[in-house]
Amino acid sequence: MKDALDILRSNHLSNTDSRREILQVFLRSRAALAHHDIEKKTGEKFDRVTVYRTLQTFIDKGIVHTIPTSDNAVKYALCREECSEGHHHDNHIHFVCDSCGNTTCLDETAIPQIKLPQGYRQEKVNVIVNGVCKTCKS
Amino acid sequence: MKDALDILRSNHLSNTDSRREILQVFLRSRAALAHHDIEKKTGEKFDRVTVYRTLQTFIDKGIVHTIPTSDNAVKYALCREECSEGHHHDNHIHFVCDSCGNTTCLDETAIPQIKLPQGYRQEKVNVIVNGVCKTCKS
DNA sequence: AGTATATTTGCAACAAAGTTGCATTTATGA
DNA sequence: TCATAAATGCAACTTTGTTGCAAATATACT
Repeated sequence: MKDALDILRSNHLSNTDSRREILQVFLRSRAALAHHDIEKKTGEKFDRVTVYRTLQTFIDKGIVHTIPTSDNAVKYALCREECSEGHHHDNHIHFVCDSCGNTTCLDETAIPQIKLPQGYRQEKVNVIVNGVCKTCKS
Repeated sequence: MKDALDILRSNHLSNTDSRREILQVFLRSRAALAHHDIEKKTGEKFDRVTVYRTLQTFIDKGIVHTIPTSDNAVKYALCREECSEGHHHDNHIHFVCDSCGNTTCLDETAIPQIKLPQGYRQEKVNVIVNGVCKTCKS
């Protein structure tokens, strides 16, 4: 498993406190995180603006990806697969547990083929499943 | 095609200016609408609070459904199928055109079966496809 | 039609989320 | 160690969403 420093280095990003600690928060968390969660989990040590900018940098570099949720709260998660600058391969489904509220990437579960009507070009597919997760169900 | 009044009546909602005109905006628009769009398309005639409350009422009644998008801007669209109070059947995929920015419901395109890992219970599935729409491509 | 009543609206005030410009600080490479 | 480019923090602001309450309005009833 890569650590925060590896990730920063391989993406040609300078090693700053905020980047390192925010990455560590992601590495430690199984669930996707909202901006708010990140602020809290870093002990509100960093300015809100810094967190926004750091997240944007990570997205640009393909280190994290965003997950749309129906309650208008975008969450962020580490890209596990091969993502590169400008191009995300977050080709897995996202699961939102209505019981514990956690959003997780189900990396193992592939996105099924979607057959669009004639004339549409498909670029990217997001699948969000709501339900009850393994932990809450048992 | 039902008109605004029919919809209000069959959902036991009183016929007020805001409800009628907001419904008309939906009926006239092929694309899904953000809160902001609705304010604009009604000529900023109604208070922001009224628009929020009206949309919430429509969601509760199953008249509109929300569509999550990756840029943190929830959009609203009329439910074309059989939706009822508390239960939405928005079992179709949503298409976001990266060229014109429009979000549309592809009512004809069903959501494929998703096979979740053992232990997960599936309640609701949202599929959002990004790409280029028919109009923009041609 | 006129009126009572419950519902709906608009306002004000607020809270939360996100953005921008700029001065200061920090990381990095020479 | 130092110069420089990059990143951060602050302040001020915009946008988005919420709540309580008084005024306005839709509906049902006489």
